[in-house]
Amino acid sequence: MENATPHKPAAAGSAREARRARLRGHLIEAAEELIREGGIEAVKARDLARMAGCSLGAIYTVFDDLDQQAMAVNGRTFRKLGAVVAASQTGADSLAPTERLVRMACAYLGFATEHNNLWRTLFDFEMSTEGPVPKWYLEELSRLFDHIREPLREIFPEMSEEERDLMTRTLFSSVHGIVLLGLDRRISAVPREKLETMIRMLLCQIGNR
Amino acid sequence: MENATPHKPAAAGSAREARRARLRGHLIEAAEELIREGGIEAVKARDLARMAGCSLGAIYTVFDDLDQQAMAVNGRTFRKLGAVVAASQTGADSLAPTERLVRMACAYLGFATEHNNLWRTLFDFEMSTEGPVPKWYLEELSRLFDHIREPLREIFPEMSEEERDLMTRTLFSSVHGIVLLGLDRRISAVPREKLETMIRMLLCQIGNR
DNA sequence: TGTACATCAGTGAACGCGCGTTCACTGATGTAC
DNA sequence: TGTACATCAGTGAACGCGCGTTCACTGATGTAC
Repeated sequence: MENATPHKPAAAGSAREARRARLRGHLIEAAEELIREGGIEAVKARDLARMAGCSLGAIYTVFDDLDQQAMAVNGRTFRKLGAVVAASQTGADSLAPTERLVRMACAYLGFATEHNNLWRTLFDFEMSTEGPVPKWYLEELSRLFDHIREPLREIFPEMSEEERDLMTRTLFSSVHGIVLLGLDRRISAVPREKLETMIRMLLCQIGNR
Repeated sequence: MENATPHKPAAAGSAREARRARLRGHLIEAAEELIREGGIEAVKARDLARMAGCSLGAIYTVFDDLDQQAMAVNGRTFRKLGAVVAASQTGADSLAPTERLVRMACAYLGFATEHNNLWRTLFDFEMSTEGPVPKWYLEELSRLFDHIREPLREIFPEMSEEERDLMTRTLFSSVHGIVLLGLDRRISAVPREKLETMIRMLLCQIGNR
């Protein structure tokens, strides 16, 4: 409960605060590493403690439970993903809107390839845990959507806001699906450059009407 | 090992065979029910035994382990899904190829809606279990792809086989993504009819070039 | 058909493991005077 | 600055639960003669 607020309200004792924050950081770092290597299933309390250089019990002085900690990693991952997608648009103002969408989608593909387990956990997690999705999660998602909406405004100027909203979701979900199934070597075995071709196929059909 | 072959080779003792087959059937039925209600995570040996009316140990006279049993359920699910998608095409010969794709996709959406957990397990599973995906799984998947390929032949007559193959995967993955994220109330909350609109948006853009 | 024996499906108590979480305790850090 | 006391971060052994799988045993089914 106290853990829900990132910092204790205590006025004095900032050394304690700092230690606490450092421990928290180490634990999130450790959790990220474990998820990166083996997915959410690989996050075990004893490994976290060992990697963060603390005892088993110390984890519970910083987080209420392991789920909360995994959620903290998801927060980081989402911010990184957002940054990568945003970066794909720098200096792209002069490009055709379709091309901007392609860059965005390829950035998404790149992120999912490079941080596969972290990226999967972003979507795995909200299925496994009960209760509502945290606000920041939905906000981060709609920030991703915002990037897509803009080029769509150029491609479909006649659409209503609501229609464009649906189109945004449609494109995001489509690209997500292509990346999700495409990166699964067990059922797809489509090489990376073919995936880019697939993304292009999809988005160019949309753009060149 | 012996369990891998569906029937024992024994010439005589067909009553034993029959009992065995019946037990197997009951167990698969039970597993399907459990997955339907609570997803793959809800499949517990003790529940299976209770529901199938046998003892705990009996399970292991029919299946090597619970994973093998879940895989058997996936086999059934895949066949049902295939049938539903195929059924969406009966009497659709006269329709435009785009419209045929839409029907197929809506049939897919319908199946995923109605049998949500069974459908999710189809794709969850191959991530959780080690080892290669069984042949029949990939065959069933490519049978689904075959349905898509045909309308595409009409829409893109100039494409090479390989390109059309990629386009097939692209469309399947896209629709899969729309359904996957769309049916997740936690992050999407898009009502059913909006999902159909999204599918139409996607496929009509593809068709009306 | 009947008897003796062999085979095998089916039983369920018990094993064993993994693992999240707790809690009585300790030692360090801060506060009061 | 120094002493006495209070607070709290951090410890790790132990708890407790869930659950897949095994195995010595039993009773039913089939076979041989």
